[in-house]
Amino acid sequence: MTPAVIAAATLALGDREGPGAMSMRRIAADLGCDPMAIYRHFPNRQALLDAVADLAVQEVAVPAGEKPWDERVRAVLTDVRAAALRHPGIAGHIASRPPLGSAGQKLAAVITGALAEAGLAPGDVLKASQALVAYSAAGLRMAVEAGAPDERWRQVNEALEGETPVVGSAEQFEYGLRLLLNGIRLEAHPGEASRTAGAYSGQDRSCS
Amino acid sequence: MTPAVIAAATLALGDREGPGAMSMRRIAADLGCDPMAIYRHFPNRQALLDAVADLAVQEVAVPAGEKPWDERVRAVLTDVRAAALRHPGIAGHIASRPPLGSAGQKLAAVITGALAEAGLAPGDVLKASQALVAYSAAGLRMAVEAGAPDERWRQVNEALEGETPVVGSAEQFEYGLRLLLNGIRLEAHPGEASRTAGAYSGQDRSCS
DNA sequence: ACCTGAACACCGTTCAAGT
DNA sequence: ACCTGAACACCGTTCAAGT
Repeated sequence: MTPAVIAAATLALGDREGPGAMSMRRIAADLGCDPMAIYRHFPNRQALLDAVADLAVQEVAVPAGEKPWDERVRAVLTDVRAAALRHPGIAGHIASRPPLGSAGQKLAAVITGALAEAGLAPGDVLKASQALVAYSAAGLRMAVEAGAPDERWRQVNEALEGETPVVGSAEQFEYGLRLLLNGIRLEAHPGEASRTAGAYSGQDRSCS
Repeated sequence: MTPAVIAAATLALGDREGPGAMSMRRIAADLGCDPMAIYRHFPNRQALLDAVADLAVQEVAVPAGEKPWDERVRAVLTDVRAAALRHPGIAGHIASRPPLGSAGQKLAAVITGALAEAGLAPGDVLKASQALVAYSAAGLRMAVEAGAPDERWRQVNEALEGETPVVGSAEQFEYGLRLLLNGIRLEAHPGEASRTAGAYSGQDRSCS
């Protein structure tokens, strides 16, 4: 019984039984121990879930440094999203607070490094990176909740148009990400028209 | 005892005692009734909180149609954020799910109308508006949680720089919002350099 | 000193019993 | 038919009692 063993078992339990199984009592039952035994390795439930989240985030590969800065940012954020969605038990927690364990910090450094390389003013790098992280967290949250699709959003979509663009979809997520990256490009090099806009997005939308 | 009375009392209770007071039992005690009495007016706790959220959002004024589209979007989103932060009991719920009661739908229509006016392709209007709403929700969540400041973020800030830009701050929020609006501008009129970038942001950051 | 599990102070919601 | 409150099936965490 080490923190790593507990975290790994909790991740697996969440994969099998979903977020409803992530209670101290259910986790302890799964481990075959008393709920209080967990408190000997983690100060509280939140700390345990942080460790589990970092475990999921460890699956994300650090993109190669030769790639262009925007592709690196896009890769990290879409990969974190995909990794979180592979682990339904912990996805909601990842969406709620940015995972800043060792794996999370490594990825955060990739983003700030890429933004500095993009030509953003030093004082803006952290603000832009937090904007990207915030947007990604919200996009993930929408995807998580789309599992139980929201009646109210359906009504709004219906009121506006027939063809629903699916609220928490990957396409929706990447669209907003491109808006942010375009905005960052403009911030870094005002006046220059963005020649690469959309170059790395999955779909070509120039003829919609 | 009508739904409106219950929602108003719950909003006031949350203003006074914070999110911890927003349980069916505490709300009922505040109203001087049995917890079950509330279920006669709302199907469940979530529906009640949705009504309370809409009450808070009703405080946001619909911006004048003569204003430029980006200023209208900026006004709505910063005003919703401010309204939510004036009501600590319900702010977390507003951050978790976009309020789509009658007041929320009215504001959502302002945003989609503004984006259509901006020149965005019809198919992109809803995607961009969802990106804006998602970002705003995440920014609000960070502000709410910044009330109990996050030790982990403090470490990251410290590791990167000395001068902490405050995670959930209004300045941070507006910066990300400008990135998104700039991205939308570029999406609507590719090739045109954005001459109005930052024109409506609170601070002039051209000489940092 | 270490570990356990009973207990505390809560939840949202159901449902049977009262009026 | 309407309303109440006891009860159900949970929570995270504390803490006293055991080993």
